[in-house]
Order: sequence, then structure tokens, then C-alpha cells
Amino acid sequence: MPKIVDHDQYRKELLSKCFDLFAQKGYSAITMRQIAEGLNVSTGTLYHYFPSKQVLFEQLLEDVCEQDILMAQAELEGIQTLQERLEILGKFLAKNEDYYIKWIYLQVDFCQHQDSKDMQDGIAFKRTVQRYEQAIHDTLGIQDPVIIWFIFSLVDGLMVERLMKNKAVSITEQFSLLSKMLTAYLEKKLSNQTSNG
Amino acid sequence: MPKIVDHDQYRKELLSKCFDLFAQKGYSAITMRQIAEGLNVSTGTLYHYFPSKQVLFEQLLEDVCEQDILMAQAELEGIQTLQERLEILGKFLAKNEDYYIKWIYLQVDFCQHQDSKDMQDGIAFKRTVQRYEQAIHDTLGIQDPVIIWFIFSLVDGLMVERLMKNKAVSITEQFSLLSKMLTAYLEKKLSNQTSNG
Amino acid sequence: MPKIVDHDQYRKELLSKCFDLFAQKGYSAITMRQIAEGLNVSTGTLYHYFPSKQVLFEQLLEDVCEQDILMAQAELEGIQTLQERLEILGKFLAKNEDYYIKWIYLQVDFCQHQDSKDMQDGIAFKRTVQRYEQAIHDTLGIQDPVIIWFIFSLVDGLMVERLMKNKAVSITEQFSLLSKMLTAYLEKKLSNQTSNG
Amino acid sequence: MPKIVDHDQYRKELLSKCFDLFAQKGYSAITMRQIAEGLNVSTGTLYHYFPSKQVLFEQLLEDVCEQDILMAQAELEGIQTLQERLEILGKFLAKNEDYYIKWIYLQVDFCQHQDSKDMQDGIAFKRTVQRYEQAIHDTLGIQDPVIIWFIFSLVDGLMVERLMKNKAVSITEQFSLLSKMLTAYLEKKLSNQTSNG
DNA sequence: AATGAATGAGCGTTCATTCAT
DNA sequence: TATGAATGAACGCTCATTCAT
Repeated sequence: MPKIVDHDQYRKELLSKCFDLFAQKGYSAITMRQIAEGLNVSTGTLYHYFPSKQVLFEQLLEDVCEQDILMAQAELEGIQTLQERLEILGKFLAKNEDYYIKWIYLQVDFCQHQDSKDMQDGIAFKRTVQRYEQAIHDTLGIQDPVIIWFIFSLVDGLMVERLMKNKAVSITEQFSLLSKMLTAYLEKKLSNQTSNG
Repeated sequence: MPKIVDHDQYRKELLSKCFDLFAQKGYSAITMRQIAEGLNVSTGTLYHYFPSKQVLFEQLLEDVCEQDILMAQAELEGIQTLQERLEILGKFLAKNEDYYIKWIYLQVDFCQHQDSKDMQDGIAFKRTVQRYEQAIHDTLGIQDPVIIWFIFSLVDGLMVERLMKNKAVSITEQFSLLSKMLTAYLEKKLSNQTSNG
Repeated sequence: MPKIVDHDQYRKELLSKCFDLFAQKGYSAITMRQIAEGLNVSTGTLYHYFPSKQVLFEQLLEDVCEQDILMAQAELEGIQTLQERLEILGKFLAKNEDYYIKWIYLQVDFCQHQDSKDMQDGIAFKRTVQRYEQAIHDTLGIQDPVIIWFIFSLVDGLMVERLMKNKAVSITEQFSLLSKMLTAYLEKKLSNQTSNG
Repeated sequence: MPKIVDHDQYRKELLSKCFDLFAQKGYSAITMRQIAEGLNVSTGTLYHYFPSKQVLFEQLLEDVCEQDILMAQAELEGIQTLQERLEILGKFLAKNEDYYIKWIYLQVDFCQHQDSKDMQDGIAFKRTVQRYEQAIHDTLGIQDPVIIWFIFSLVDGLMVERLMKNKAVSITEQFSLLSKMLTAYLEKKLSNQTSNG
């Protein structure tokens, strides 16, 4: 009988522990030895569970995508008005700022290597982006894709600013402004349609 | 005396040619040999002008910051209304998308290494961010720093989306929406102040 | 007691299946994992039957020696004249060319490692060489050891040529020539002795 | 100005020093570190002159082939009778036994890896075999290719026996026998032709 | 100023082997 | 008996950097 280890479960465990390591140093700069150390295993064991650094990174990305969307959806359940929802989203992002900054690091890193290398084309990655879009559509009740991508971009941009240690940018403050601007814009649009109709 | 001028001038020339190389592969992944090849010099020559890879990278960042701000300011001279200015800014960013994507790559890379290493704290980098802020203040005529950072963040976020090959996001379209939202928001605010005052 | 029989029998089975694996890749290049896979067992099981790679290899050599000599002797039973026997031997070698090429690979590999390492001195190996010599003496009816070694060397050399993909060398053709040369030589020698005596 | 080193010449020098190293341990067993040590250079320098272990090995083979044939030809110049020539060849081989044993090691090793890997198909290797054949034809004055290959195979086989530490086999003795057998065979053949004609 | 040869620590990865189950 | 997870030294190879020319 072999050692009793749930291979796939342990694999997932290791994977999730890699998140910080890759985010802090970047794909190229982190070494498999450092990762192994960070996971408290030997390099041999690391390679027992992942065939290469590249695959480890790709699977980490997929894994984070998967978890990410579940987390975000759970947060926005049952909230009523758009203002409230945006406020809650803003607070959520501010609370998890560190996490999302790391997430940005990973994504940018991934894209950079995807550009110049032979990584599989990040199909899971793209699928998740679509599911993010759907989640915003569903939970914020916004139809217009341009607005959805506007919010998306703003979130990414805020994280980039924070990542750059720009203390002048406050996520909640910016979300508050977004809320007001969006409200003003939608109101105006509605009144225009009414007066035109 | 004339020698010095040549030396520094050649140095600048080399520096600017490094932009693409660092952006495409990232600080850790690009090698000094690859850089030297890209510049059509030997590694020895490269080290003659720059004491180390790290310093080369840091000076590249400073250099790009410097040039960047001059370019952006020149573009926005003499435009009248806020709408027009935002439209022009949007078009300018769309036109130079590739450049700004690379710029994002470099900045994120820089911050990542600054976090985990012994880089000098990027004082020039921070100074430039302040000058960007000033430029937006001056050329767009916006006072409210929250709005300025909102625009800033949006620009970064748009570039991140484009960098991720998100073809659903159009920079000009998003800027057009920004313009409308901002106008609606400012109008509403103004009318509120008027009715209140 | 019956257990022991099973163990040793299974051990022999595994051993014989290793022949191709070692011959195709060589001692250093083949890995214990590849061998285990080739035998359809786990590495653990492989180590249960053999204490190390080196011992496995050495025992394989002994085993092949043992079997080899039985096979060769069986083939040459009851043949009459020297010419016939050489012809049959030639055909036999040609038919089993692939096997003997692999055998050459193993022997050369073994000697190389014996030269440079701490292998036990291949006593079984040497013993078998002696028994080969005896077999040629008995079955071909040749007394002169120089001629015996001549034939021996020729066989090895033919296999080396074939191993090097030298298609110009035909084993049966060469054996036919050997037969003629040997006959002519022995006849001449006999006639010289007769005329001298 | 760069360091004054004749790159290609130094490369050849290193190459020739690799002969013993590869022969003693075999392609798979010898490490690049060991080779570098044997050559008194760093691994970095080794890789400066050879792009990979495989290429190093292949080029070594080519190089040895080239030198080998020149050496052999020089030895057999100006000798008269077949007997004399065979005797000299035998002595030459006996004298250089160690060298030719190593050569056998390399060739067998090469063929084994060629079988299982992606080595370039040893075109130079094959070319040299042809030139060996031509050399025997020219210098021994033998026309019949079957006899040429017979001698060839015998030489290989003798080296294999010696490589296996078979002290019972004497190269000069075997060559003496070859000489006698060949003479007897050719005489008989001639007399048959005469009596038939 | 400019070259490219030289270095050796360190990279991603593999391996024979051990051992808990 | 049989498994395969675990180890860490060692592999082929690369890298930033130095230095003789």
C-alpha cells in the first residue's frame, strides 16, 4: 500500500500557497527552490506534483480565477440599489486590496510571458474574464457592456495606483465618486430619453 | 569636455533603445546579453556605460518618466472645453496604446522589484507621478484631486485591460463615456450648489 | 519455502525483461523509473527485488551469460564437418543479430563502468568467457586456442560493424569466407606437416 | 580590442583533450563539470566553445575520425608484400591498443545514442568509414571487399576482446594467423583458377 | 572606448534511493 | 509484498559580471 495522500488535494493545497510567492517576486525572478522552501517541501516533491515551473504558474492562475469569482459573487448577494452595491464593492476591494494587488501582479506577469513564450493560450484565464463580466452584469444589474468595462478598468487602475504606492488614491473614495458619476449620468440619460420620447 | 558630451549622449541613446527590450520580457527575464545584442554592442560596452543591470533599469525608468511628461503636455496644448480635451486625450492614448502598455509593464515590474529588493526608492519615479498630476490639473482644468486620480486610474486600468488582450474594451469609447459621466456629474453638482446657494 | 521459489522466479523474470532496456539506452542513460515502467512495476517493487541499479545490471549480465551459452551449444549439436558447423554458426548469428548487437552493447557498457568504478570484478562474466571458449573447442572441434580466439574476435567484430549500421558487411558471407580461409589454412598446414614428417 | 585568442584553434585543442574523458566514462556518465575540470576551464568557458554536450561529443567524433585516417595511412606507406603489411598493421594496432579501445568505446557509445536520440545522423562518421575502406584497399592492395570487411571486423573484434580484458588474445598473434590464413586462401584460390583455366 | 573570453554561482530539472503505509 | 511520495545531490546549462587586451 502506498502512503495515504490525496494527490489532487495536496496539489491544490500547494498551488494556493504559491500565490504570494509568485506575486511577490514575479514568474521569472522566483526560483523553484524558493517556492519549494516556501511550501516546506523539497524540489523533488514540488516536481512530483507539477511537471514544470510554467505549468505550476499556469495552474495557479486558473486556480485563482476559479476561487476569485466565487468570492466576489458571494460578497454582492442580496444588496438592493446600485449605489449600495457599488459602495459595498468598493469596501470589499479596499479590504482585500493586498490580495488584488498581488492578483494584478500575477496577471500582468502572465500576459508578459504569454506574449513572449509558448504558454498555452490561457483559455481558462479568458473564460474567467467572461465570467467576471457576467457577474458584474448580474450583481450590479448593469446592462451596458461599456459601463461594465468602465468599472472593470477602473478597478484594475485603482489597484495599479495602489500597487505603485500612490497613497493619494483611496479606493472607497474613488468608488464613491464612481457611484455619483454613474448616477448622474444614468439620470441624465433617462431624462433625455423621456424628454425625447 | 566634448568627450563627456558624447559619452552621455550615447548613454541616453542606448537607454532609450532598452525600453522595448525590458518591456517585452520583463526585468528578470531579459538578459544583459540580449540587451547588448538588441543595442548592437558587446556586453563589455554595455557595462562600460551602465554599472549593472539594476542601475540600467532604474535609469531607464527615470528617463522614460522624463520624456513621457513632455510628450503628454505637448499634446494637450491649446484645447478649449473639457469634452474636447478628454476626447483628444482618449485618441492620443488609443494611438499610443502599445507604448503605454509597455510603460505599464515596466512600472509594474519596477514596483515588484522595489518591493522585494534593494532598489533605491525610485525618487525620480515618484516625482514624475506628481508632475503628471500637475499636468492633468493644468491642461484639463480639473481642480478636484479625486477626479484627477479617477482619470489616472481609469487610464491605467484601460491599459491593463488592453494588455490582457481584452478586445471588448475600446479606449476611445471608454473616454467618451468618461466625458459624458463627468459632464453629467459636474452639471448636477453645479445645479445642486446653485439651488443650495 | 514456496515463497522463496516465487520470489526468485519473479526476480529472474524481471531480470530478463531488463535486457532490452539496458541495451537500448546504456547503463548510465536508463533510469530506474524507466526500468520500473518497462517492467510494469513501481520503483519500490524494483528495489524490493534488487538493492541497486548497479547490482541489477551486474546480475543481468550474469544471467545473460548463463542463458547465452546454453542457447549456443544447443544450436551446434550433432553437426559433422567443420564447414557445416561454421555455416550453421554463421546463420545462427545472422538470425539473432539483433540479440547479439544488444549483447555487445551491454558488454562494452559493463567493461566501461568496470574500468572506472567500483563494480565487483565481473567474475561470472569471466567464467562465462571461458565456457564459451570450451564450447567452441567442443562443438567446432578446434584445438588451437589462437584459432578459437580468432573466430571469437571475428564474431564480436562483425556485430560491431552491424551495430554501426555497416550494411556492407554480411555475417553469412563473412562466415563463408572464414570457412574457406580456415580450410585452406588447415589443409596447407597438414600438407606441410606431412611433407615435413 | 578583445583578448587575443584564436577561437577555433583553442576549440580544437579542447576537443582533442576530451577524447579520453568521453572514452573512459561514456557519453551519459561523464558530466560537463568533469569535462571542464579535465580541460582546466570553467563550465562557462566550456559552453562558450560548445553549445551543448551533444554537439561537443559529435564534433569530437568527427575530429577523431579525421585524425585517425591520416595516422593509419602514414603508417603503411611503402611496405611491399601483403604479409609484411599485415604484420606491420598488427604491430601498429598492438602498439596503439589503448587508443583503439577508447575509439571503440566512443563509437559504440555514439551508435547507442544515435539509435535512441536526435543526434545528427553522423554523416562525417559514415564518410570516414568509407575512407577507411579505401585506405585498406590502397595500402594492403586487396580488391575483394568481403576480405576488406573481414579484416575490418577482425580488428574491431580484437579490440573488443582486449577491451574485455581478455588477455588470452594477442593482437600480433592473431594478425600472424590472419596473414597465414589469407595467404593459404589466396594461394589455393589462385591454383584453383589456374587448374581450372 | 570597446571587445568578447572567462568565471562560478545558481537556474530548472532529474535521479537513485528511502520509507511510511 | 507492493506502492509511490519524498528527498536532496547533481545534472546540463545560463547568467551577471569582470578583465586582459
